[in-house]
Amino acid sequence: MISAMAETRTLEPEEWELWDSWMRAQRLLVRELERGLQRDCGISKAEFSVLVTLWQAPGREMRVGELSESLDWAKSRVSHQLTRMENRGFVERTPYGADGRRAGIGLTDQGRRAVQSAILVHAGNIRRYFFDSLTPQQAAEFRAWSGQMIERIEPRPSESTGDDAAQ
Amino acid sequence: MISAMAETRTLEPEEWELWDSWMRAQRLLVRELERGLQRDCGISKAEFSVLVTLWQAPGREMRVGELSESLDWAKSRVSHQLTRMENRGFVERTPYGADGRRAGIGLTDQGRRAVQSAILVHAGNIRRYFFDSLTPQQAAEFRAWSGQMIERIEPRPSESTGDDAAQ
DNA sequence: ACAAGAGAGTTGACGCGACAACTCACCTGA
DNA sequence: TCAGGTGAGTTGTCGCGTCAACTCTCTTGT
Repeated sequence: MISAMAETRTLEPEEWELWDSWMRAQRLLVRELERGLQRDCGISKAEFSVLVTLWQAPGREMRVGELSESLDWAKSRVSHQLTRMENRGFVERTPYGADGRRAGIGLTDQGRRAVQSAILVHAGNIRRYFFDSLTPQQAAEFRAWSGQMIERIEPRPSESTGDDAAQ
Repeated sequence: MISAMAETRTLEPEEWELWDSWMRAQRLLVRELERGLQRDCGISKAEFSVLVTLWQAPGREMRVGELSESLDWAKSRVSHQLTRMENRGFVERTPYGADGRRAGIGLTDQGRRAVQSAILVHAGNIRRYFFDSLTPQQAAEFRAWSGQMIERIEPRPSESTGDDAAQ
């Protein structure tokens, strides 16, 4: 038992330092984008993701399950989010399909208005904070790393959904 | 007014795609590490951060303000976290300084035990998920990018605190 | 000495996110 | 026909995180 420990060697100081900077930079970037969205558009990152996904859907309407699939969020998370957004007047639950229950979800006028301005603002912020200071070198390495990581943790047979780009 | 729009050009498709993969990879990595901590050690990322910071403190004791400073968390966040951790028995509020109120915060035996195993487990997971698949090329680009981003968003006169590496 | 203020911490409310338990409509099958 | 299962959604609970408001102690000014 004592000899079976080889696998957990603690990190070297320069590894800790890289990990630290990396996580901090990431958090700062995400925080800044979230604040921009909140400040300029009055919506949260989660709200933005839902709005964009619905916006891109044909007919601006989806079923909860499609939304869940498209965002890669658990259904309960989607449901809670929709409840909050319904209360804020961004989306509305609608009857869907001919059968009794199945609820669809659609954008309200307010939701439509919000998402249109938010997309421009958010895209601008992503460009300013992320792409403007990214060298082609870094972009290439990031792309490769992201692919590796996604494949490693969540091996998918097909390609990415694309919608979660919202975040 | 119409002509003042030049700044918000939306992103190119390949930019969206990179942004998407990047964010997804990031989320998956963080989620996996958090789950590992929860599964193997029964503690959350936030709890880990607090435990490690207290552990590294001389005398395993700090004041709330020091903790807040060291973690770069708002004081209210620290306070809420300490309340939860006190309920779980990991830390205890102690009188601090000779004056009336000032509360110090210290590790309990359970907290001490938890942090020791958690550090090993977490370091191992970071190595497995992050460093093992990181090329020296990527490490260099990541280091550079992190520095740029931190400097850009949170320009600090001095160096990093180091403690938040916990996350 | 006493009112005003500044620092340190706490509290409350609320949104986000994960997990587990539940409901409801629809199959399916003996 | 009706018991049981299944898939889609919802709800409850709780931890995390932010913002604003509050308390308490110590300091400062007159």
